Amino acid sequence: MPRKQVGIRDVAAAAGVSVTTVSHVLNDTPHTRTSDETKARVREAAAQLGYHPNRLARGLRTQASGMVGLLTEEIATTPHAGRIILGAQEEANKHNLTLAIINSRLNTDPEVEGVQVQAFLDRQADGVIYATVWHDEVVPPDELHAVPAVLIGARDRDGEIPSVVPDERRGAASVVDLLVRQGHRRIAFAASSVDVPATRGRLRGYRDGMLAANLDPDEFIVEAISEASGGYEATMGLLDHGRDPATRPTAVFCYNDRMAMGAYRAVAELGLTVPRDVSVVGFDDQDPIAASLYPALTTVALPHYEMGAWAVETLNSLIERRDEAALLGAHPVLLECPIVERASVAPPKGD
Amino acid sequence: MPRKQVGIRDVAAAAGVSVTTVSHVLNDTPHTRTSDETKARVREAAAQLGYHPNRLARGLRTQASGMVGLLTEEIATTPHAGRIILGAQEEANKHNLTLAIINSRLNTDPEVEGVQVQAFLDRQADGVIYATVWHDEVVPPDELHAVPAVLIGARDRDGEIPSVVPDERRGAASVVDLLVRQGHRRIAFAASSVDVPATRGRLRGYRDGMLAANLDPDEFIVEAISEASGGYEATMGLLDHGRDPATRPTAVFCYNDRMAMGAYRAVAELGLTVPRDVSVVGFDDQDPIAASLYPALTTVALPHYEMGAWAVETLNSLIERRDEAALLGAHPVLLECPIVERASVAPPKGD
DNA sequence: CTGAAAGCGCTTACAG
DNA sequence: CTGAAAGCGCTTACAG
Repeated sequence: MPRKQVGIRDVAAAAGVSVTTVSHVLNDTPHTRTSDETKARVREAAAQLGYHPNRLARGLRTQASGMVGLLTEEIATTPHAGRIILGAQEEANKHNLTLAIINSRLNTDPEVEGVQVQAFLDRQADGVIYATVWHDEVVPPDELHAVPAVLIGARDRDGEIPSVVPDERRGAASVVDLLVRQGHRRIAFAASSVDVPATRGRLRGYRDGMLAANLDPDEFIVEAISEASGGYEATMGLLDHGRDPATRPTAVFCYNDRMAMGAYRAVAELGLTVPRDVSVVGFDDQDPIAASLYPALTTVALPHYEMGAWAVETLNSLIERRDEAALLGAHPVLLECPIVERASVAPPKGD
Repeated sequence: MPRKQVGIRDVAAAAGVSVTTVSHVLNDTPHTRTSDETKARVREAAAQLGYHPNRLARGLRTQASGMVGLLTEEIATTPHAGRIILGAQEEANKHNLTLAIINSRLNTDPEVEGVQVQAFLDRQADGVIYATVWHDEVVPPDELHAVPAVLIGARDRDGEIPSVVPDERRGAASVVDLLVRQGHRRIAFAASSVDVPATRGRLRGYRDGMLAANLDPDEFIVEAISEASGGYEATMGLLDHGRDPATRPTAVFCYNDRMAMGAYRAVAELGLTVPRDVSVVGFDDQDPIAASLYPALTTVALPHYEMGAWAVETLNSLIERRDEAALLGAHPVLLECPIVERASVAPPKGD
């Protein structure tokens, strides 16, 4: 497999011009005049030979690799982290940037992340994206300050690096609003017992929504582990235990889709039906649960794709003009978590 | 953010030696003698200055970028494609290779893929991985023949490019074997109605297993769409319809986990219990279904991580010595699909 | 309108 | 044991 590499010199020779001219016409270099005839000859020769400029050589010369790095923390265990990659990749494509990826496993030596960022710097990455999960704020490796950088999923503690996070609070509030508009008043929230930002944001949003509707924000909150089993137990506690159907919740908003999966099972075991007897809403729009449940689950989607795209778009503007970074660093940009309406919500019966 | 780039010349100056010597000691160049004292001085100077070689420059000179490209087809819609990336990335790390990623959406202009491979070639990728789903065999873009390459998920029609696929047939056969060893004889298969390689492989494996146990391989096959709703209908058809409990299946092996999810619902609606009354097995080990169902689903895992790792490992050996490729091209390498035993299988009752 | 030449930061024969 | 120099394939002042 000999890589017979056609170079700019070959094109110049074939077109009977200098490499300077070839470079100018192929790059449309501004402030440069070349006769149309010459241009045509160069372009034809390039096409003929199947010439593709060597990006390594160009990068070395221009001090811009045209590559951005994405460092992800435990993509393995994050459902849908793939969508962050997809968003980043498609946006990178638009700017003619290549996306390189490294992911780091949790609980590795903390200085490992510095080494990984350095790997991008060694390749002259024009910028790097650091995507985390679970964290409120983060202290990125020092190396990140050597290059345009952007955070996904957490705020930079020092407020220097621009960041983007999902607006879980507003997403949760909008669920309550949806339920209220359908006529629900006794809306329960099955909260997560794990103390991560999402836990707090969604709970706050629930309370915002209840308060906005003049409903008691605390009466129907129950806490459980954020898995199907927790959703089952929470829902059982909410609906069973001799609760009067006239006072028990008519809707259960679950911290996440896995809990909603357990809620469905509890509802079925009690001989009730979703959404006729009780509406259920999840959070995450986690494939394939949300669409596979019966009835299909109304839930809230996380803007993974959008965060990935935002990250490279922002990075690109930082790269092009290196000011304005300061404007963005202090507060994370919040991206909307839209409700995905499916079939698990209906007006409360008999009200 | 000035990138004050420490270069090899700075190290040479600081150590009082030539750049040649710096290069030799930092790279441990073979057949080269340098006094230990000089080596120490060079290493110290490099560490002191925080010197990291510019990989672009090195790549330009050595004609090896140290980067491999992964082109994935619709990673977006493939659950767990993230694990392919993870496997590839971690293996790349071991070989000091960087992984770049491009993914292509389905139904795009077919020549787009050639352009995407070319993007890797422009960056002098040392090799490229083409990861597809759904296909039996594939005709990769011509560009792929210009460089060491490897396929994931499909066979190269021309038998030139090494490939790796999951051994779904053996995985399915091993499920039947497991069930038989538990005492089941009436084992149903809820097959998929979509004609993709996985459909055929799993069905064949089921029949292999039945035949090996001297059971009728055709009696209990029913076909449905490969979603929860299809699993529900298939299971209803299998267990209901006035079937005598003494002749109906005691186990339902589903084409995938989503169908198994529907099977659970059918079993519950019939007033039966998994696994006491009927055992259920899935395929895919699709997160988060398999572990979130109650009882947790026994299923078969796909070797996504392993295929990713195999791909870069194979690529690496092709890169290092460019022979042996021919040996691998003709037939795809089959990777094991291991059973993940959870709680949905038990011996048939009363048998 | 076009081209000769320097230089990006390395590695690597080659010479001493 | 160490170093001067060429060259990887480009881009870009600069000169004409």
